[in-house]
Amino acid sequence: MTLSHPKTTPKLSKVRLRAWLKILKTSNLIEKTLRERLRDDCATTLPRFDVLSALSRAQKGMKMSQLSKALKVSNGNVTGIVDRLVTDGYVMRVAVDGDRRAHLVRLTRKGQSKFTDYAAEHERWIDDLLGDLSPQDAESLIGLLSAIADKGDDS
Amino acid sequence: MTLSHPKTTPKLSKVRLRAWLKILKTSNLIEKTLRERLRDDCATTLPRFDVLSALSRAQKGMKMSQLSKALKVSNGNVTGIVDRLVTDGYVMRVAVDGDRRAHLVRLTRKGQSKFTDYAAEHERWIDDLLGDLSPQDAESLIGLLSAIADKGDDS
DNA sequence: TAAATTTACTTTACGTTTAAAATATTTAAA
DNA sequence: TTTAAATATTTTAAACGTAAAGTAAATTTA
Repeated sequence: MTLSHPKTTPKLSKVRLRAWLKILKTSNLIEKTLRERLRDDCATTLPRFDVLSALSRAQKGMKMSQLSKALKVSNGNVTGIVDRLVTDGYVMRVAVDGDRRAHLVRLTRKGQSKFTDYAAEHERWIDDLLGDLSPQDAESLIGLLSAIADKGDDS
Repeated sequence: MTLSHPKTTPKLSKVRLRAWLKILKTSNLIEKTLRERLRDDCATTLPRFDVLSALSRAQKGMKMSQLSKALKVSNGNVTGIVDRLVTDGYVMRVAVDGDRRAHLVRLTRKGQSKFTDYAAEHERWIDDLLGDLSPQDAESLIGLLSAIADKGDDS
């Protein structure tokens, strides 16, 4: 833990750049691991998991635009992901009465069941990946990261 | 500080999950901002920037496989990005004597000049985005993130 | 030397992502 | 009511991204 003296710090902005690169690296490492495990253990992908996850919290289903906003991806992107999930029988599109433009996307029973399995695994993986972080460390980390970006909505 | 006992730990894994989501969110926010600014201010993309950045540190050029390893992306992916950079006149492929399979990818004068501009902007953006983080905070953050992933190579 | 293997790279197939254009429907305005 | 505008979504084009197959050249091995 003995770090170099502040004196030797090359430049003030350099340490921030290093911090950013570390954030990126860590995030990519975890994300990559999750993608691999989803692929190998669950035969699915992260975007699909994210869609199922959002839908699992919405019993009545979600409109495409809601999904798009919740996942912070474009409308067209959601279209493709949902299309494939429909093909695989994990979700269904249900007509909305009173508005023939929109559809509600909802988990099928199969999708619900699958996601339950996935989610349990997912939580284990995270716990595994962040296992070296004490709860206090985790809180500190969250605090520091909050200093960077506080424009978000969900926790 | 007083947390629930290790025995009943509904919360224990939750705080790690929250930490992960925060890392992801922060990383995505910064990355998204960088992509936007590269697009709007520099008419380029992050992958292209990353390739130029790697090449700027290698006067003699880099082989495709070296680029692939340095950027942690697939070989085929590098092929496409370099193809486009060649088309735009930012980089060139130079034959390697003694090995007709390989090529060295090198910045053109135009590419070098462009990247110099980009890099200066990039550093300003990072400093802007992480400006709320004191050097000490940045060091703490790096330390905490190191607890998660320590299999990396660069600092 | 000839065959097998390894290395360097490209190509292909497919999924994900965005921005922008297109389509259809609903709502508001004239 | 007809027109204009807003809304919800899909489609399209282009850039990434991977994995896997293909090609060509270099190296090893028999």
